[in-house]
Amino acid sequence: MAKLQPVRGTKDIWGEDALRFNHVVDVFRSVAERYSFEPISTPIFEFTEVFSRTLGEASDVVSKEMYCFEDRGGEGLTLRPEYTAGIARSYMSEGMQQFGMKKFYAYGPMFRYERPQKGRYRQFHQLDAEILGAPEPAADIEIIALAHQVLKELGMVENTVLHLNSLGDQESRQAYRDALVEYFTGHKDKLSEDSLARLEKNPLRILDSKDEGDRALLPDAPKLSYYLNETSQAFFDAVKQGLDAMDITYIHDENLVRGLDYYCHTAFEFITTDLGSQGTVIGGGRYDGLMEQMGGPQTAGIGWAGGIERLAMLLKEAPKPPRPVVFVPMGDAATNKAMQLLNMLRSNGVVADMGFRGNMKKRMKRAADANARFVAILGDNELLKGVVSLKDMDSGDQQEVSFADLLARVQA
RNA sequence: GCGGGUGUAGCUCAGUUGGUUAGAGCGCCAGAUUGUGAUUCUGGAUGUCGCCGGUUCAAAUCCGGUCACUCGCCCCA
Repeated sequence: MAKLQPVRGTKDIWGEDALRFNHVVDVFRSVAERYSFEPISTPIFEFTEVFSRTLGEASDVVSKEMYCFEDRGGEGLTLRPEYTAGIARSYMSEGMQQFGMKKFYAYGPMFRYERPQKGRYRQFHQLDAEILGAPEPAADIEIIALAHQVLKELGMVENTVLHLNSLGDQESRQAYRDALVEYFTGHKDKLSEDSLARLEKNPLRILDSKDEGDRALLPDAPKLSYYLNETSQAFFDAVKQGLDAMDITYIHDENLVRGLDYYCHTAFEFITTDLGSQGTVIGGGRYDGLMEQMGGPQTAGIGWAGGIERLAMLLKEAPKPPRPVVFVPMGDAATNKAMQLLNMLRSNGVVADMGFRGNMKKRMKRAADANARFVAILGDNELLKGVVSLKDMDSGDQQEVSFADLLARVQA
């Protein structure tokens, strides 16, 4: 262990970061529940095959970013690098086919061995939403609408742009892939080193290369939309019409492709320019072939994941913690009475607190630092009269309030 | 995995061509003010100058390595 440092790419979340983090999760839960998504939580580790079979052996995530380990029983396990595969596995393990469609929301930590950067960590956290067992474009529309609403309630739709594309079904995608490989193979000499590797592994990715030489080849490259067969085109049209009807704006980004093998048809990302090269804040798409690849029956699915740390950073300001009523007791008898009153207020839903040490001046200062709404001063004088001296910290006014009236007074 | 930048007190940072006890502001603690959060004043604490090694009479300063963060690439949320 090197010093008292957190492991590379991990971080402690506390103070303002924690308030931001919780706010993102709270908003997400609230919106997801209104959309009638139900909660799910799956294990943080799975058998390695759950990820390796579905994400694609050649994908970067599987080939070099997973935290794999063998447990004491010799099982090959992996810390989840994403949520979808685990939820899909759960759908089949639990026999949820009997319910037909399921709408789930979840959140939690993910693990990827990558080079850390701002907005990119080795342990990071995602919001996740999935609709399983629904092949209809209405599911695509709903899942995107959910993401849009979350961003809206977080106050950041203005800072993000929805990029939308269709990868088509298996047939369309294969036809396009072949055309693309043929085109780029004819221009091998002009391709960047990275893109030469992509040509073998994942030719679609050449489309979003940032290399200038690569980009120069794009205008004449075959267009994905041209290769969509009739069903794929009709599906995509239905999705676009649904979004239009909901006034959700998007740009059709023909170069948007996704790195994981299981995607088909709809692919989308909400992108911001405020986070440098980690601009994707929510990304997702349809994965009708995933559960089959895992060894289950053919089952449609669509979902997205959002990076909680990234969303938290985009939050314009940190949410404020609630303002407490703070007790300042003088002496042991007063302290005991104060604890009783504290308990009474807290039981009635009032945020209340009491410092443990210091003279009155110190306690007043701490109360002010804690952004107290009221300070309840309780000394021998007050104790005899059955009152607290309640100080309004905004106006500075102070008056005696009987123990019986305290609750009503601070709730007003 | 590749290329660039940075690392000095809790925080933001200064630190001259290497030179002797390493500084400021903010914050923190104590007191002026033994029942009151501002301001002011007075006093105080805190650094293995990221870490290890090298050069030198002498290193926060120069060199090498290493760790962490950061920007771009890759990839992705």
